[in-house]
Amino acid sequence: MNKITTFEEHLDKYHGRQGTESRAKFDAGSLAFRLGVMLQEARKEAKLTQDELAKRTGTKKSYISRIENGKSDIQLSTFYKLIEFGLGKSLNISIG
Amino acid sequence: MNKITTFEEHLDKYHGRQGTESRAKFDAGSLAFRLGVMLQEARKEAKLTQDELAKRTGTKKSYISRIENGKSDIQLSTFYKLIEFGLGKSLNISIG
DNA sequence: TGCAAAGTTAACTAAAGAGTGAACTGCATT
DNA sequence: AATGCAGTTCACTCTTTAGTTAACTTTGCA
Repeated sequence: MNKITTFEEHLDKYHGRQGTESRAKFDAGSLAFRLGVMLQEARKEAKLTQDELAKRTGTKKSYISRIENGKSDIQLSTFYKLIEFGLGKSLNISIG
Repeated sequence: MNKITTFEEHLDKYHGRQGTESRAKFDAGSLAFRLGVMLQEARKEAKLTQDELAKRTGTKKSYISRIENGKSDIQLSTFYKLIEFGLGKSLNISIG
């Protein structure tokens, strides 16, 4: 179904980039937004509501909504918790 | 030189894991530590000192040290800034 | 050995995330 | 129309990161 799950694909989708030449200029707000979209896609793929994901990770649906809409920067541990504990998926991070 | 750069490799290196069966039990402290090691490896590969990385990203070497040693959880934007702006490398995040 | 560079730790402040409850919107379905 | 479900937004508190200074330790080398 051609689902978008990687950082690079999001860069292309939301900024129309090609290649890597101008990566450095993206700001934190844009970063939070892209990660939020990634989370939302993964949640929908897991067929969970925001409320279900919230309950699984010990938080509230209002907070999940905020993250998915990129309303705030988030801790790495928070993102990790939502993906791994909440969705049962794995968060892959690497430096290239 | 067999450098470790991915999350999964760190899980194996520091926790002796094989496969993915027990990923969920790792806590935030452990996560911060592993990310810190990844950052340090990437920084050394870029042949930069903590002080140089700090200056490039508008912070202090004391803060870089704290992150590399996993002393605190960090924002995704902070990690991104250090990797992309500071080291000129790319931070890859995906959900598997 | 002694010096300088590199790295660590503690203490502090300001800013922001994490967590929460409540009210609100939009959308189906009956 | 009315009910219920999913999601959003606001307001608020509490906790923590980000940023900084200064002092200390470790490392590498002349």
